[in-house]
Amino acid sequence: MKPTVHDIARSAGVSLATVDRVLNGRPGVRRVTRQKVEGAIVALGYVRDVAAANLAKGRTYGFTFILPGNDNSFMIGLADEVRTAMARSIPERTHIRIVDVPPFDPAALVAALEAVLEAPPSGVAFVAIDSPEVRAMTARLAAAGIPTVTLVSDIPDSGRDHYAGIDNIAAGRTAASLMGRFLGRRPATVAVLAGSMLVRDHRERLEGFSTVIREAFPEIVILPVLEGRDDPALAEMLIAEALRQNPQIGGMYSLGAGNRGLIRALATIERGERPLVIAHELTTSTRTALAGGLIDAVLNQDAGHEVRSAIRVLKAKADGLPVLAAQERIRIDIFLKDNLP
Amino acid sequence: MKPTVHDIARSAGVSLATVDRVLNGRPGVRRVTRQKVEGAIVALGYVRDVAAANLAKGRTYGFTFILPGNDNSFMIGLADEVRTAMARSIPERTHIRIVDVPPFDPAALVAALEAVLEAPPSGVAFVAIDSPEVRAMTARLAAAGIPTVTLVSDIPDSGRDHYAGIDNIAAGRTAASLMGRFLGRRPATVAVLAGSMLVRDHRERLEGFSTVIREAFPEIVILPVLEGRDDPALAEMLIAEALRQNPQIGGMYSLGAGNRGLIRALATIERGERPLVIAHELTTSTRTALAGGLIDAVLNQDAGHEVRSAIRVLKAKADGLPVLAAQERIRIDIFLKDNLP
DNA sequence: GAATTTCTGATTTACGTACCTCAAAAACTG
DNA sequence: CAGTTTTTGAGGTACGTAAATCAGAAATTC
Repeated sequence: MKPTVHDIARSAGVSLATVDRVLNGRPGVRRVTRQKVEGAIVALGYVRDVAAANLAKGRTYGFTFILPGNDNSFMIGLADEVRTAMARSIPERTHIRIVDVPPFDPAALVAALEAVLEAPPSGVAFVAIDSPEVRAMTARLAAAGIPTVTLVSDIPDSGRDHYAGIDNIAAGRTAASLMGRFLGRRPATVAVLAGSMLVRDHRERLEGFSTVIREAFPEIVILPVLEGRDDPALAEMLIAEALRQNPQIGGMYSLGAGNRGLIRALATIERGERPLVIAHELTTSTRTALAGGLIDAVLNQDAGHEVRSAIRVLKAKADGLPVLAAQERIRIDIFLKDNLP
Repeated sequence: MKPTVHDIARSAGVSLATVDRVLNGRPGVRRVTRQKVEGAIVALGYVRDVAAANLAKGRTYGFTFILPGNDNSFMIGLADEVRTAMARSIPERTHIRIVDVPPFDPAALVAALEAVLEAPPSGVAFVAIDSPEVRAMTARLAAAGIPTVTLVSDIPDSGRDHYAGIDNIAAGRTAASLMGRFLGRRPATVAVLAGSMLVRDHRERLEGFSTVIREAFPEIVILPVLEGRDDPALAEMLIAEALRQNPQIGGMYSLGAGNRGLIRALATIERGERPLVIAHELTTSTRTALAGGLIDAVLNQDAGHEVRSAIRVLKAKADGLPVLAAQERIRIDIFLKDNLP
């Protein structure tokens, strides 16, 4: 039978109250007694029944999600997933708050994180921007004991507890591999459309992509990166301009958002002349473009999984419980038109 | 505030005991009273606190996993994942039992399912074989009110509650698409290695593969299917023989298990002469072969996800709760050597 | 209308933990 | 050693639900 606090009390030869003091780090226990109790806990293999504890505490987990107020489908979808998770609040004992911040704005993100410290929640999830100020602020949250999870874009060495997102270097490498193999070893020119080099995920995708192209597909030439700031209108303009200057473009890698604009630009090209296109994030528009042959492959990260994973991890951290690494690894989905869900 | 049984009792003007009788389907409540209570439940939006209920009941979910005693890495890995889940039994209130059955043996599977009826558990998960007897037996389990989940291979129209596995038609289509595009529109001969046409997953993969090749890549010729029964030794022999008869084979699709044998056969071919190979399931051997260039792409289903999903679904069914479809969809992972985890 | 059966209410205990109070014991202080 | 402080024990209540008992009310039967 699963050991309970009563078993520990008996086994350690102390009262229930003392066990409770030790378990919940309350004062008023001599060192020796504390060690006796801890010994019994280890010996019996006691693990606190989180369900019962939460029931007794009437606990609810307060989580804050800080999301960039981007108008691209992916970020809108991400926010939707958070809202979907909010709908499950009651049975999951969570209370989620969404905070919107301007996109690609480190100062705004820092301010939002700082505001969190006023009334510390049980955990914070945010889409990181890779800047020293954000890193320092994240470290302050960690120092304050607030569990933190980065979503979609990471900021390593910041003290954040977990990153709920894909391996973006691998994503870039995969895109390059698909691009190279689909192009079939013919010399070609490839354009790259990014959102901003300010966010780590975009930088890493580019890095992975460039590396593999250079090493494995030297016949492919990469044009200077276009920065579309995840904005459909800007992306459309940049792509149209690039096509005008380099009509012979054989491939395109869109590693950020704003694909609606890219697709509009692609639609103007004649069927036989269209470049091979690999984009990120499965949205309504990329899905349609994939099914219609305008896009050849889409690399995707499942926003729903990321949100659910972030919540699971924040809960675990708040309870001091270990996380199931295998379960929380966010995978790079590769969609061709044949495996669209 | 979340409504409790007390609120319902007050709102319906009945006692706690009556609410309990209604909630737990106990006898001794007049129709009118029952309807009054049910009305209050709906009006207040009451949802039973499963954690508290399980605490009160001292409930543990007893689940039976029926797995084929195959000696291929995938099935061994699947069993390992179930054992890993067993390690989490205590906090998750589960009690999992594994039952081994001979592979590809409908009668044995039926017997194992029948045995389950003796001491009905809270749920059953099994790797289905597509035969009328298994279908009938599954229907009997459903009739007995035992939640059932098929793992890896499905058996539709059997009354099973859920299928924890990938869309195998889509998997086959995806394999064909990758094959066709990687081969670059050159006429080629392709060999297909399956395990057994007795299991639905293999049949469906072949179906998806053949369809796309026929429709989109008519320049590719598919050789008659080799049935390796998921046995490495047999697979090796069949592939070696096929290569002898058709030295010009340009591609291979291994849609079942037993890839250790396939890889051994491939290793005997000289570097420049090797066919393009797409295989299923990421195991130690396919991973090594992928990294080493013997295999070009691996389609994978995450056994860990399947097992965890099966458990979540069985729990939900046992509690009469809805399942989160998006969370339980098992995805087709596509691995190139660039995105190996 | 009395006897019987079927419902319903009131109350209690339990699950495993948290948190509180009060008294008693033990350990220190000077 | 008395006085003070710290540590410990014993006990209770609570969380939301399940499950049980028993008495009383209502409906049904004859």
